[in-house]
Amino acid sequence: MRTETAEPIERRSGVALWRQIADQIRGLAGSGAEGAPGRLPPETVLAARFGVNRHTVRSAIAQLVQEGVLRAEQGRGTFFETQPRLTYAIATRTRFSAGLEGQATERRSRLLAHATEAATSAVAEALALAPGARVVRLETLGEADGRPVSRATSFFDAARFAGVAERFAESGSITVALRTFGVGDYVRRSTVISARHAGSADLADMRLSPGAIVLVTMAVNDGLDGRPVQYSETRFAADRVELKVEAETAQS
Amino acid sequence: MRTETAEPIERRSGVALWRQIADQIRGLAGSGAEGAPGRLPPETVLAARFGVNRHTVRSAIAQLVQEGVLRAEQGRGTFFETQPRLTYAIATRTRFSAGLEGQATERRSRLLAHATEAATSAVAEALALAPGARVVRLETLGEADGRPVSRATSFFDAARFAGVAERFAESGSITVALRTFGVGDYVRRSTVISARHAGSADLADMRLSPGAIVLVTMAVNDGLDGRPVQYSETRFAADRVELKVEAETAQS
DNA sequence: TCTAGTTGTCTATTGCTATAGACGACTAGA
DNA sequence: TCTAGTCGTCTATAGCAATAGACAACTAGA
Repeated sequence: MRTETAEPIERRSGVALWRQIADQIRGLAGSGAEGAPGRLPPETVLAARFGVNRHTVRSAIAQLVQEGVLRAEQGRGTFFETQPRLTYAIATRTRFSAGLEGQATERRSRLLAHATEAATSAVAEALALAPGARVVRLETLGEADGRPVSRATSFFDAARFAGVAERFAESGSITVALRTFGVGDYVRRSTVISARHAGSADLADMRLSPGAIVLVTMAVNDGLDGRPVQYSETRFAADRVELKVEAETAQS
Repeated sequence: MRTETAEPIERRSGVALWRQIADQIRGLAGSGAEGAPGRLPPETVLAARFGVNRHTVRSAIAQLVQEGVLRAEQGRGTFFETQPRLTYAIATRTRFSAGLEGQATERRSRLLAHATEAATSAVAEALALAPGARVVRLETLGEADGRPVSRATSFFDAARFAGVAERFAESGSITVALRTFGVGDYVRRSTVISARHAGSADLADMRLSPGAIVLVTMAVNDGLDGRPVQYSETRFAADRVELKVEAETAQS
């Protein structure tokens, strides 16, 4: 691996040195594309490279071992547990599960919670409903090969899609659940992408470490009649996922 | 403003409490959409809400004052310096400068550095060049209303676009510079989006504080003949910018 | 079997982080 | 003018973060 690309460490920045080092090493792990992603340089070498004490490097490694990113073996060295970053495709006609085709052997979406409640103004506007209309909210967790990668909050018009939560829970697929309501297909109208530190709930659900970054997509899906069907905010673990926006060759 | 949405603070996480609080308040500032974005609650109230000492809150506020996010007035209160988050559109036929139309009165792109060098394997592949072919690398800084918002590294085939750096420096526009090479128009073929902590160079160039998050887009632009023209990696300051992917109505 | 290289553990010390309490300085409204 | 509310400054203390040095435990190869 090429670890010569060590970023300088910021002192007195409010972020502990061991955490900055851990973040850098974790970034290397996810980026793939190294020559030999197997082995981390010895602790003494890393300490010299980062300009810190060996114990500080050890704190960083200890954190990453607990996260499952590294595996330390006494006398031999410290090694990456290879978990390459997934690429998630975002395109007009992309289904949720289709985004990971061929990259993960097992792709699952699990319902964590659901509720029927009054729409906030933002949600009502996105779904073109009257202010305060009732909507179904779905909290779901996306997993690839048993590893949590995304956490979504979705909203549906409660009048039109009563019971969508139960049907999603059965099938594990939004597409299948919507089909039972006569929505044969839907397209992604617009997606706004931002990034922030993960909140405490996402931290727990996706088993992230404090300070982790999430990519946030806010999307509206329209049915083929042009009416909005679903509004969702999805948080992706940024160290496990990247998003890909493809140019579309033509309107099919 | 609605500050009831206070995330719990993580202790012993390697991130100082004052920094976690600062990050949350900064996030509120950028999100816009508050009732009255003007005033921050009193320090004593914030301390109680976050469950920390008032001095810890003061450390967070001091940091944000230095960043220009807040302004503290003795006896009166602490106020947001309103700087709403920009929305940057990503679509097949979007020009760089067009993404911010109507949101910033002044939009500039500045050349920081340029070099002609051998292409790395990733760059050569993206531009469909022979391995080791020579490419022009442009380091540019994007500013909106004098505020740095993005930092890009772009690559062009050196054989085809010799002198592109100078022409970009004159015009401040990639589109104009490419037109002088007979590339009338170009389209975005694919964009991969990820997020990470800002590196030290980006930190300095965009005047970010340590630990800041950047949205990273890696894009390939094709000329109308289908040949790749430009490969670029752009880092956007995540607390100042969000990205928007629009569905395209038809192929024009 | 020996040795070099590597990770694991221990003790001690220094400085930043966070807490706690008190009081001063300033503003706005009664 | 007074008072409540708010930000600014000071002192003191406990705990984590980081440094420093030493040595034990383990692995792989000579």
